Amino acid sequence: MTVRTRFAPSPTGYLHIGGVRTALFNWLLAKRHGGQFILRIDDTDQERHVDEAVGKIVDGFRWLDMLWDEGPEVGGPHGPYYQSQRQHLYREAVDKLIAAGVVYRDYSTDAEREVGREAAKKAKQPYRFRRIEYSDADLKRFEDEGRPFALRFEVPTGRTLVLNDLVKGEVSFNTDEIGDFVIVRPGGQPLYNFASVVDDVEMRITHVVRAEEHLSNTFPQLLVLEALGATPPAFAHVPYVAEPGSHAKMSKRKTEEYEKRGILIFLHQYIERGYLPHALVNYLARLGWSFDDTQELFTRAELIEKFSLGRVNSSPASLDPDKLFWIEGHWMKEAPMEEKVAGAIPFLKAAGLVSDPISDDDRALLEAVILALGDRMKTFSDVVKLGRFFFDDEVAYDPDAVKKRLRKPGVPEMLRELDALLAETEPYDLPTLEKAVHDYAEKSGRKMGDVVNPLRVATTGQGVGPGLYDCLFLVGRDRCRARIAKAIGMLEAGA
RNA sequence: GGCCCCGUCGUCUAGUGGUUAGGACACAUGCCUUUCACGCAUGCAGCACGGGUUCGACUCCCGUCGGGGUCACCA
Repeated sequence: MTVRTRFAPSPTGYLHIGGVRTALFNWLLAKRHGGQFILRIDDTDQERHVDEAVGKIVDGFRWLDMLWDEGPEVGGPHGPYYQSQRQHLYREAVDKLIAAGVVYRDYSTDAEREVGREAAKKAKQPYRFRRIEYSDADLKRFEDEGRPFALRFEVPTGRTLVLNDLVKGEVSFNTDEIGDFVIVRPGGQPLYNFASVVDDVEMRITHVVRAEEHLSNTFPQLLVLEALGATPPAFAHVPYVAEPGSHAKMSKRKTEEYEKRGILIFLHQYIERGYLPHALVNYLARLGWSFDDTQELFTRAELIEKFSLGRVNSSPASLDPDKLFWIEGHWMKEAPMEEKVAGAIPFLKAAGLVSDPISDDDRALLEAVILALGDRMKTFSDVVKLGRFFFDDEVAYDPDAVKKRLRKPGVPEMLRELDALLAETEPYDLPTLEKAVHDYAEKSGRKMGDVVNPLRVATTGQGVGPGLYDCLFLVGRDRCRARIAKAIGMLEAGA
């Protein structure tokens, strides 16, 4: 039997990082066994902007390079892949359940149920709906007056249900704890616990891997599965993702607070910051899963080869931005030039530093800058953050660097001498520049650091960055000399 | 509140009765070095608590505490 997994987001907001991890586990499991990963849109609620939201979701998956074998835009033999378009299947399943005698018409009103809930609350007991017995006459009257009714599943009491969860292990649940639940609303809308089961069966899903908040929901679903006469899929409930440095669950309500603390919880935020797709995938795979006691870095192929649900932890894991960043740095180092160039261009364009489309000259400069930046480039956006001065003729001086390296006695005089040096360096290339600066330091009796650092700040505006000679060369003789002049002017005006 | 899940360094984790409790990120220090980054070396730091079971518990059992979920005509 081929393994079939699915990820079924509701098209409401953006993709949450925890959801991405759940999807990744599903994807890895399917790929590990040469099976299929299915994307299904749980839109029973019929939100307004479904198309737009689905577009963002599929873009996200494409960015992650987690392609789905069946689902929106690609179709498949078990479509449609939108719950809102599968009404006929739910109708069929409802008929089956009616024939099996496990569902009934519930004519209760909001007010009636509210009374029950209040009573339960007062008695400090959990509220559980049980079938209200009506006389035949009442039933006939309700029917005649067309009173709306919901379809409820009649839960058999006194049974113990056992689930062998692939992550949590054996979990038992008594059906006395489950109230009769609605499977279809009066308006005909099927509800999650029912629709999702019907879809999983029809789509031949073999492994349901989802967030642990669904663990309790699994038991009513098991009842539906049984009544449908279907073989239940295997279940695996993965723990939630907690906030950095704590075990508190991440909450959508705290989005603003996270924003302030610099915690990224939505996929699009990582895309916007210039993260490498595979770095995120590697990090998320290791969040709650491990292969052994040492390996942290995995290629995509290794992940697929080594993933297993048995090694998914049963306790929550908290997001660690520092570790993600470390993994990001590793994979960025490994990334081929071509990928770095392609990844950086959008950020340069957005900053207005290159034209759209990028010119051949700028592309060549970009490659040289990426080479010079080396492993200082951690994310694609770093090209702008650390290398702006290569592309922009204007230079902005970092006040701290100026204070530390330029506002020192004798610096303007030295900069004049260095300007003269650059003017006559011939040819203006790396080895010649390096020799010239070395000779200058020696002749003037200065330490290299006392020459190099002020010169770096004067020509780049920054105290940190690539090697000085790379900077001097790539910025070019004319721009270097203009910047030195500007720095001297600034120092003399400020002194 | 009932029921269910979970609890090893700050964080991610290894560990299934006998280990100096291992690795990684972060942090600290040193080395390398023109800055930063990389790299290398060293260090700091953990079995939530209390009872059992056992010759012996991080590992098994019970309880407490803490975190989470669920108890919807949401997903």
